[in-house]
Amino acid sequence: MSNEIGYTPQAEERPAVTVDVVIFSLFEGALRALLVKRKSPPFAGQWAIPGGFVHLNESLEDAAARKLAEETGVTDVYSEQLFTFGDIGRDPRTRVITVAYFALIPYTAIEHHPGKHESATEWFKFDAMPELAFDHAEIVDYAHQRLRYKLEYTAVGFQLLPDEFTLTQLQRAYEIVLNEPLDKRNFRRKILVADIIEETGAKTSEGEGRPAKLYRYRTDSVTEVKTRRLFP
Amino acid sequence: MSNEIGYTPQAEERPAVTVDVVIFSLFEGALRALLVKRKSPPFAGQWAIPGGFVHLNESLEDAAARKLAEETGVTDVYSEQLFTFGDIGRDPRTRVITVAYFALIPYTAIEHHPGKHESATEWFKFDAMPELAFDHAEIVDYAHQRLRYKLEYTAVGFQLLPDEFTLTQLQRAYEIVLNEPLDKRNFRRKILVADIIEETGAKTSEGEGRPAKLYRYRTDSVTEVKTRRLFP
DNA sequence: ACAAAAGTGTTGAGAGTACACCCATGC
DNA sequence: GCATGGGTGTACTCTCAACACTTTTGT
Repeated sequence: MSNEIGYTPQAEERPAVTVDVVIFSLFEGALRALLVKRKSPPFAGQWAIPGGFVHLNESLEDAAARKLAEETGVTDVYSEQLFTFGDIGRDPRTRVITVAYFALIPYTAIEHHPGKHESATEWFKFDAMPELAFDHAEIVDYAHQRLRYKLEYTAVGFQLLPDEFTLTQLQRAYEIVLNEPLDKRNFRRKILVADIIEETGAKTSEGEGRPAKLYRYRTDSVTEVKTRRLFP
Repeated sequence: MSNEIGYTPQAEERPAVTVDVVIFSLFEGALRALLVKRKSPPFAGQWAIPGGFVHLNESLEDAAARKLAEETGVTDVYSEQLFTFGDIGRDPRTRVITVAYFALIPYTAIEHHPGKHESATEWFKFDAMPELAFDHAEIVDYAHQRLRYKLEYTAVGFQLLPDEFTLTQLQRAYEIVLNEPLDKRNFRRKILVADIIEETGAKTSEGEGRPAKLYRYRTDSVTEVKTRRLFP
């Protein structure tokens, strides 16, 4: 019986396992995700999130990092496991279970927006997503929801910004992801009291108006801070 | 090339996929998890969390529900995907990727504490866990942490209680899972103001002292309530 | 001097926390 | 009548949210 403990199923009974990565970045006033255009069936010509099969000699995190590097050229960026999608019919070829990840990369780390990889890639705003292959629309929606949620309670938002940034840039980033305007004085007080950023000592030189102080994210600060709980 | 989009790997390149379920219940003053004693190698004779291979014709949720029913006899209980563990050496036989779930069952739903299934099962308190097979200690720790976290911000805690309960029972459940004493008046006010439970109209008849009002969880209430956010 | 963006405090409302006594029932 | 657990209110503190003007720079 295949459900008995200790039994190893033969290879032909095994599902295929892939990783898919929702890659977020923030530039030109919008939160965007990187999509690739599929060259082969099924869904040839349709957009999909980057992904591929997990090799037997790499961990899931390694597979996700490999896909990320292949599509964007970046390494050492924030990424996190999102959810595993395994419904029976999600891939018409065969049973495929996919472990979805999401990654945050600062726009300053993106080398060439047109993909240097052979496949066509493009950054899409969330309000202008094309139709997606497989169940990737569901995966992207879930990742977007999770990003907004995480941003409210943790400090991962800084992973979308360059190493040095102004408080106005930071506030804009929050406003874009949370999709609501924020009060400047309250925002600044709250961020500064949280003690997660520090001044670099430098100021912006370009741009109009009064130069702004530059800040950096304090990596020694706790990224996940406790908020007030609901229950009980 | 195996990382090319559209390529389907041959069966012998595929990892095996299992589901493992951390099953929580609350009785005799402690939060407990159900473990099964392994009969076959590897780790024969050691305790492990219930799990098994995912069939090709069932979804991940179905596989988790099947395992849960096999070990406890219960169906229709709260369960949720936890995390997918896929490190290379986690199973010495072959590459095995496991999708971990956690489930909450009320003690009133447990039929016979000694497993009716052929395998030996036992409920263990968290401060008296035996050594576990594979990376199951890590999975159990992660599930425990996630349960405490979820309990503070959502109403899933009610899934550990019978359909009707008193406020004192509810407070005890929270105190056990959160591992801290709570103020009776503040607890009651907070729970009642949240508007997630309602009186059944009945009272307890057995037990010493003044009879207590019975409450039930309002299934029409929103289970995930918004708490005050940290940023910004 | 003026346009453009940076920077800065106070007040009122709501929520959280700490804390002690009376009530209903069984024996 | 007493032991046992159920049930109830208030005062203080702290955090959040709303809100407008001054400062620094480039042109």
